[in-house]
Amino acid sequence: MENHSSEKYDFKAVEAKWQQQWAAARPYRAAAEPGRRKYYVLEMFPYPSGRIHMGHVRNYSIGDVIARYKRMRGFNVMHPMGWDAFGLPAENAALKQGVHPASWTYDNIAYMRNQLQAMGLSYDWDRELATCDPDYYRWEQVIFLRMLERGLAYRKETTVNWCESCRTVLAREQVIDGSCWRCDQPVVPRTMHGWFFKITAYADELLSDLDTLTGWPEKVMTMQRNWIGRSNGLSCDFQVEGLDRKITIFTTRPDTVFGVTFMSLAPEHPLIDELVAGTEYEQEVKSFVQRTLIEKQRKSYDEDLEKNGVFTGRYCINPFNGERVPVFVANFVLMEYGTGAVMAVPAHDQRDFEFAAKYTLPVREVIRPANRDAGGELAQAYVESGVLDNSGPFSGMDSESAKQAIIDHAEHNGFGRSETTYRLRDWGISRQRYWGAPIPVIHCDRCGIVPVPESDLPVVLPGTDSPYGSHAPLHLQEEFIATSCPACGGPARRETDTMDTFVESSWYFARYACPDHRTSPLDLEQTTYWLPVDQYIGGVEHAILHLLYARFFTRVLRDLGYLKINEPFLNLLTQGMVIKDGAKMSKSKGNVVDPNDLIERYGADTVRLFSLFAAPPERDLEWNAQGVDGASRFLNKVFRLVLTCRACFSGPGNLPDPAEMNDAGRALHRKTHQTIKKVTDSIESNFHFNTAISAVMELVNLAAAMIAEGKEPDRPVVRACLETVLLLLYPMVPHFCEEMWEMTGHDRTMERAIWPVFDPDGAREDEITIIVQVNGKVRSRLNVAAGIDDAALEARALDDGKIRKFTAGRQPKKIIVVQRKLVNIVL
RNA sequence: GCCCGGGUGGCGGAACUGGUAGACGCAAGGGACUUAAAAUCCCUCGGGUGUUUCACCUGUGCGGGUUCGAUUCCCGCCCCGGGCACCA
Repeated sequence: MENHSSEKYDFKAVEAKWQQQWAAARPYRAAAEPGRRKYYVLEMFPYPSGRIHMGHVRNYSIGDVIARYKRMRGFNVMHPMGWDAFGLPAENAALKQGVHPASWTYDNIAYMRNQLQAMGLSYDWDRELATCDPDYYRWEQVIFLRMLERGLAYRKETTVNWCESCRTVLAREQVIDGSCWRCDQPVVPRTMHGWFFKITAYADELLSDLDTLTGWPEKVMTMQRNWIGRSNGLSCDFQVEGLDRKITIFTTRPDTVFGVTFMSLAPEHPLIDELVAGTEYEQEVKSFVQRTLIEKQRKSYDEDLEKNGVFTGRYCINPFNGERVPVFVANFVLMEYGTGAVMAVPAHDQRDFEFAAKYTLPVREVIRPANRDAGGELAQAYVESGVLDNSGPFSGMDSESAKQAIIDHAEHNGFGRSETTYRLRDWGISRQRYWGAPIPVIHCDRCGIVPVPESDLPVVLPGTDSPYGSHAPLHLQEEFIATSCPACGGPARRETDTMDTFVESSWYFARYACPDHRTSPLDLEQTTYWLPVDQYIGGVEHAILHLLYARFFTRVLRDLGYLKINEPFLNLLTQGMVIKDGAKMSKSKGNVVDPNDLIERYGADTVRLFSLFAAPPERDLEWNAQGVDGASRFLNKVFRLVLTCRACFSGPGNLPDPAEMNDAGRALHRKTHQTIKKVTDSIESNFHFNTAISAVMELVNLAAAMIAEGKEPDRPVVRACLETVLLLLYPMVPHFCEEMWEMTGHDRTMERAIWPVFDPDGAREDEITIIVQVNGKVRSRLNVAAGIDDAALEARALDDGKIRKFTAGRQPKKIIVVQRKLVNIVL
């Protein structure tokens, strides 16, 4: 065999060659084939910010391995790619660099598409879409109109989260610690009109169907559960004394209703004015409300506000015991949750307890810990459940049964009802910006809000046809605004809000199934074949926002008749961040690694290999420049091994029966099949490519060592071993494997190659190592025939010289034999 | 405060269902080849002790427990990361 120790694999020429071939032949185009198993693998599509970063490299490498692997397993794989192309950075770049958001975006897309192609990713580029394309967002406008018809889209005036620096409204989930999720500037409340999607109509389903998502990380489901925040309880009316008004409260603790000693209203509560109008309390209450509202705006999100309140001069009646309790306005009561009014039970709620202490209000205990009698004075609220006391007919019941009994009682008497509330609120989608999908409605003074007729869609963003077109926010573009009313023909004004960009990403995965469909948003035949996404891959930072919106949209599209599925993503893989020197890569920290430089220096295969090898996908990946050298070394090692063993590929290919193989051949054959099993299991169970790669490395190390030591395993075994290596590595380093495959005389490319088949007989060891313990400590090892029986094994262990030293003639109390593993002698 | 993750060599990480802790890779040290370098190959590599081709002790955040045997299971803590945070 020749010496190839100094030859190097020419990644540059090889990668260019195969990429050209893929671009010309488009082997990764997918077409629905009814009756054939499909597999839809999708990575979260990128925002075209300019260039790809290491997070993308990692995300797409993982997705590509899965796509190629599933193809080798015989699936009809769809693996599309596109662009989440609307958004504020385009507008900011436009202002800064004087280019139009559209041309900035499309330039970036062109550049980044090249970068992705240079990574050798097996996308079906025929399905590529960009959400800023009118051919995409026109269908979004259609969906919007359908939602409007069904009351799933509506307009209202509310207090919204306003980001002054982005000059737009944010949804609640887009406010992180009181700041904008995008620009990190503080968010302020502001009252204005806006469009909403009625996600709360699906709250129940979104919550309960989480249980069907067996392929999702528990962590993500917990986050969604908390975000939806369903609570069951009692909604109950308290009559206001001396006024024909009721205050409705919501509580999850109806069992404490006999402990109510006062009532708290949110400062925004609509009844306050009426309660105090014309009374001596009016002045004080109104100024309190005003001060509190201002304070609330100023308050930073992490600080705990001191509890404050003011008496309204009014009392209301607890319908359960007829007691009159004073009504307060309190700064800690939220208008946004429940009814904006809470019954205060200081003995069993810590906030009420603190409030009562401050204003010396009575505290009445009505819940006793199950195993304890009444104690002394409470130092803090007792919030656990227990046994009811001082609760009229309910005294003596335990909390759980009392809750139901009290709800029943309220329902029977007509002053209360069982109710479920949610923390989740409707999704505010209005953005007061330019670079987004226009909301397709018209405001007419006579007719009100009129939908744009479907035949007039798309409502196209103005100014995109020229690099000099205006990209001012739409409310500043008079030419766009002025129109006529589709209903009465009179002069009217277009809606100037654009949609939140999360709307586009809420349904793009479905559009990939039919990107050219021209008569409706989705082609039912195609979506029924391809959806749901079998494997979705992306960063955990989208655990709530994007993934919840997409689940909501899927249900809306289902109810509109466009889809037949409930859940969009069957399996979800949330990959960790790429970090360097212990911190997330960022320009400000100066620790960014540019994928371009790496691909230039090492080639795409090496970069892919290292990003898969350095950590399992769900964990953060510490970028290590020297580790990349290691990945490169490994590929070169395989390259040299293949060169050295080239002759094996020209001889006969049929494997002899293992009994006919020489010792080295049998050992290599065994290791080959053990590796097939290890790699297959690693991919199938949890996509742990790091252990898959290390298994292949072990096999390569063994083969190389055998060759170097002149052991000459049977040639067909060497050939099968190397072919296996190439097949196992192909999903991770496709250019390299294709080249080696061709070099070793295969006339068909690997695109249709079949994943190696594991042979348990071939993998079976005929001699195994058994450890021998004395009192649980390893004292010796035995090489024995794999089929040895327990008695013989025990005898061999006791007879072992090292073991005899420890037993020293003593009679063992007990001997434990574990098949194929160990013997433990207990003295 | 509450709810999830996670803590293993100098580093990234392995370890099936309770059964050899540290696979694989990186770094480091030593050596071979070479005029030299690169490339490549070989050896050592958790800590400690000793009579040092070998043997023993110790070791998976800390303290207990269950077990013949615990990185793995149970109880109680500590630290790190993430999410939520007056949600009645």
